[in-house]
Amino acid sequence: MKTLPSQPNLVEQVRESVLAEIASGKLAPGERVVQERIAQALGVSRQPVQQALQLLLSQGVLRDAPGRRLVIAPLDPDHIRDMYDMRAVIEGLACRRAAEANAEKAARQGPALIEAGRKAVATGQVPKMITADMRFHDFIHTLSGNSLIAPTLSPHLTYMQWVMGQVLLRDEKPRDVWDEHAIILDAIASGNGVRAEVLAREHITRAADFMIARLADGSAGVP
Amino acid sequence: MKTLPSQPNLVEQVRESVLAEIASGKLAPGERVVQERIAQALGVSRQPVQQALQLLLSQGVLRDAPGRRLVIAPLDPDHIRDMYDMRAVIEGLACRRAAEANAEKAARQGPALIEAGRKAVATGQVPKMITADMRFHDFIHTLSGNSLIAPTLSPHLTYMQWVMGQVLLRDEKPRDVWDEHAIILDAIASGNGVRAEVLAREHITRAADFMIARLADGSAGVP
DNA sequence: AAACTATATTCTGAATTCAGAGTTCTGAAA
DNA sequence: TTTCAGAACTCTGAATTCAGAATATAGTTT
Repeated sequence: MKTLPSQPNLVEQVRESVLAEIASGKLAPGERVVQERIAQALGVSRQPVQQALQLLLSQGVLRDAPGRRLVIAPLDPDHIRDMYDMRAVIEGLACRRAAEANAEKAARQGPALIEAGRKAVATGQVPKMITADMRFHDFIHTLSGNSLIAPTLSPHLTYMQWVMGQVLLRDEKPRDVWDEHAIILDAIASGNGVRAEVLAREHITRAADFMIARLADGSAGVP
Repeated sequence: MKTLPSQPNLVEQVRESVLAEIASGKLAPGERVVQERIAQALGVSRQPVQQALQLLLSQGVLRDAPGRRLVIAPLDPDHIRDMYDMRAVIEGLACRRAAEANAEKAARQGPALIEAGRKAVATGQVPKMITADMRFHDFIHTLSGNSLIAPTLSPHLTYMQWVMGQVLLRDEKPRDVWDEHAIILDAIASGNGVRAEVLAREHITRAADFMIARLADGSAGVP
């Protein structure tokens, strides 16, 4: 018998909603966030909203602004670069530990995810591609056995989904990342932690360059 | 003219207080945390307390317990190892970027911090040692230019201060880390990013081994 | 017309209140 | 004595209310 997961409280639901609004572009970077508005829009009191915003603030999705205001953190290229830098080393760690601790499991369950990813690309549907990508990386985070990786990355991943969405939406021929994923998985499955780490870092760095270049072309985000 | 820092709100003050209680050992790992108690002890309402606890929960300092309770997160060796793993790669990143972006500044301002650290060790006072250590690393985080490093690390640093405190308190001859710090600073100041990264990772890993070994001796924390 | 003061409005942080989940205590039945 | 039902209590999540900060607006003076 497992302890059944207590239904998410209001705070968590509000947090998700706000994040979704940001990801979908309804709330633009730099825009001001007002507790009352959100509370009314979601039909709850300001109390859970305030807590959710506090949380998002601590995770860097929101920023303090003059006059005790909160604004959506601007999505400038520097910030994106910082996020990817951070992610590169953390994913590297995850892959190394995964190779050291769960090589067999990776060999057993990994290929299915790769397959699913390739299928998603074939459909051409952006949300499916993003989901498949996230699922693959999440799988590795689990394999790593380090319980801090997922929560540390989670605020950044939210953002990255947005960035990926923006890029993929305007890109008729998305870069196929699944060859790289397959190679990384190989390294993990063969227990080669050092190699897996190097590959993962290169993979993320490449993705960052790609994203930033694409965003620079279209000049998305806010000046 | 600089924007003067708005005075910390109650939530932040409560968070600090609770953290201090944990660090000082007044609140032991595994112990239950009750909003009302804290609120009364600090002379505030439950509202800011609830927010502060929510924050600490998201940072891993508290854990959910059966029956919508919160408890101080147990400080098991696995968790400590995970934290230090994470920190090792992030500090590595910080040092690499610092070397690439701010070598001269490191050369100019770093030596003073090393000096201060050595003085702190000489006094034999644990809190001073911890502060000096934190200040050195914080300096590097700033030099790195990556604005995400400090916030990402901050929840872990809180914990580490506690761990360091526990270890140093019972250790009559604390390990002198300042030789290692000096070497790392050299690498940064000479602009050798790769070397700085490697050194930093080794430094943190060594610290982790030390801490875990010491804690195993004394069997601190909770079974 | 420009500038400065006073008032009104908006919004946030914090206190208080309310409703309900979960636990502990008590006593009766097996 | 053990076990179970139910009352009493404790604590949390969320709504509501209150007080004060910051900004915008109106009005007055020069």
